Amino acid sequence: MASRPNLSDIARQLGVSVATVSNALSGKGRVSRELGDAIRRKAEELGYIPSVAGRALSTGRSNVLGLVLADINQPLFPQFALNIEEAAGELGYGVLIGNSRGDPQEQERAIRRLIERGADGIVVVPRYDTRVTGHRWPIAVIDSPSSPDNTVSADHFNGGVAIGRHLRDLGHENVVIVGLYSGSNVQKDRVAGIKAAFDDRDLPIVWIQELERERGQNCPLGLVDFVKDGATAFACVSDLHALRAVTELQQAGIAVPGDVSVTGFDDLGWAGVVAPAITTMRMDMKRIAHLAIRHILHQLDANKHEAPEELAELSGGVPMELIIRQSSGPAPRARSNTDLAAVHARSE
Amino acid sequence: MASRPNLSDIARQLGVSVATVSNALSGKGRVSRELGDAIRRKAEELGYIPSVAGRALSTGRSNVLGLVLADINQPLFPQFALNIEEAAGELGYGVLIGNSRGDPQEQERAIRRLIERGADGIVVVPRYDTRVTGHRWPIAVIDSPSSPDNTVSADHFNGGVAIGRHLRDLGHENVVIVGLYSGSNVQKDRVAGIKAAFDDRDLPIVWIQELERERGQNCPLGLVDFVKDGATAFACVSDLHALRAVTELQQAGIAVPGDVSVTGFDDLGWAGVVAPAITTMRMDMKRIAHLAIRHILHQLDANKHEAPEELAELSGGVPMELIIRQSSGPAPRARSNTDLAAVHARSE
DNA sequence: CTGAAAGCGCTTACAG
DNA sequence: CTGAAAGCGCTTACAG
Repeated sequence: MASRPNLSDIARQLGVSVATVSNALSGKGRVSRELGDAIRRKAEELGYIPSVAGRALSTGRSNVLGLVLADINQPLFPQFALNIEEAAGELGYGVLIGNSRGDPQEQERAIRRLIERGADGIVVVPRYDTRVTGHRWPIAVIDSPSSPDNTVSADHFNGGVAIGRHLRDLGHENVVIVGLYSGSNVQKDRVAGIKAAFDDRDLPIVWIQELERERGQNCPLGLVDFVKDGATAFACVSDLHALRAVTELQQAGIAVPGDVSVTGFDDLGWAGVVAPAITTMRMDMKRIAHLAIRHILHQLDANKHEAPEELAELSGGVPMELIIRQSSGPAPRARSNTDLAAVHARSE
Repeated sequence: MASRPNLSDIARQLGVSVATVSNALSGKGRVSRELGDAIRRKAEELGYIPSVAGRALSTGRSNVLGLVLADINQPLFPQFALNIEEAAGELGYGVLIGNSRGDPQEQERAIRRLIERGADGIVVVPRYDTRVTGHRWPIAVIDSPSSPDNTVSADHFNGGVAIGRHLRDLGHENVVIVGLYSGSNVQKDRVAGIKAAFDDRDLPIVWIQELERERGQNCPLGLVDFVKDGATAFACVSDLHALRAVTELQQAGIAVPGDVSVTGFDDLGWAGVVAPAITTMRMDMKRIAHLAIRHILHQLDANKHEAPEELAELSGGVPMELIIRQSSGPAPRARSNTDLAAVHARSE
């Protein structure tokens, strides 16, 4: 009894059976009010903490969920981790982390490892263009509504529409889209949304990954050329690209948003802090995390946790929120030649 | 046997005892080569996976460690999480995440929750100016060598020295330090290091938190004024501040590094991608993570895991690495009045 | 309402 | 080298 007190300790001190103590503490089998109170009081007094191992062994449930994150380059990593942890915690679950290092095979291995470690279910934020399937285990996939295995996600398409409209309302017509990789469902949906806001016009797109394959890691994106050709806005599919765009333009002497507007996606931590602060779309992480967790719990025992009905309503994804900041402003009036000359001059 | 096979299944199929199977699989009690091989083969064949709950209950060890991260604003969150997870995984441990939401009380609660969840030990990356003490449980604290409860950390002081030297070597003498909060041990050490590189001269410091308390969240840092007064470099204590500085300066028409150099700390994900890419100091996360984990395992059973002797050698912290990129360059020759006038003009 | 008993899957002395 | 037995802490039918 020097170490953690257990059910037997409580039972012994009270002269009752372990079963009764267990029942009283769990509130399951019926126990008289007085005895129940006495037991609870004693448990409190002894600082009783149930042994997760004991419970796990007898129930077959660990009360732990696994979270598999794609990799360090997923800029929303902390947001996912924290929100999933919080949502799980509220429902009595702990969260074990796994990491796929951006490798599809590792992703599978990570899932398996977590299952072997006893996770009752897994939340996975998958790597682009990878499928999470064939595990006969409760899983929730957070990706894009258009992804085949998707469980919950933000409504990236309409997020794109919203940001596209925002730019259009500001008078921008010559918009360039900037994305990382066309194989990402999330990015595809965002891009499609942005285009939709422009009547599905065929806006030019810069795919960074392609560009870097040609010109090398972290190469300039060559955005200044687009500006010279009349572009007045860059709609980026992530704040990360927006940041890259803003700095590249600023470095070339092009004012944001004076000469050109830039928008991002995700409202990453620093998006509101840089100069100019970045206009972006934010997803409702808290809600997404809750839905994912509840979806798993429902698979775990359908009668205790009803299916999150919202999930059905949300087949298009959880709405995103437009955050307007300084990086987007009115389109400059149709540029005169002198304006363009000025841009040329400054960027030499 | 429809579900996961267990030791009994293996034992029964082979007509041996569970104890022997356990011994064979763990390699502890001695078992004849042939029997051992047969058992291992059968285990493999059945796809045997040990039950963590069963093992935990009988050994009193969960083989899980807890990781408490300060909050979402800790920009190294993903790095810590991934590296700790990896280091723990290599030694057979899983990692449960906890989150202190930047609140000292929550930090304590998070630690306790993880212990209650059965974590064998805890790694904590504490919030500024908070102590992690009084838990009679294996703990490793990753902070700054000068922190009272510190276990492992980067050598922030000498990191500061290195970056200070770098600037000085480039000819910068009018250097302004930019930090968030003087209460942070990490930041204090970095600042002290930078100053040391300048013979402990009393370099001006901008503490962002103070500034924001006066002027409001995300206010401009007013760096242009320093430039007008002759500053040629800003040594920032985090890449985050460096980014803020770079964009603020660029927005004001001040060229980085042409007019002014800017350096950061931590080599955050985007530091190499913005324009100009940010010169920074990187910590050896992998090594730090390993040391922290091994320190915990040593506390857990000293005879199985020897104390990481390196820990003693590293009382000053794990060396940091200087990453030179484009945001730092030679100090402009002593500025003429016309230069200053130009800066004035551009920043109006 | 209360309790005796079995069992979850493993490990660990201890005998043989 | 191998195995019978006890025990880790809890939960869950089942009796009483």
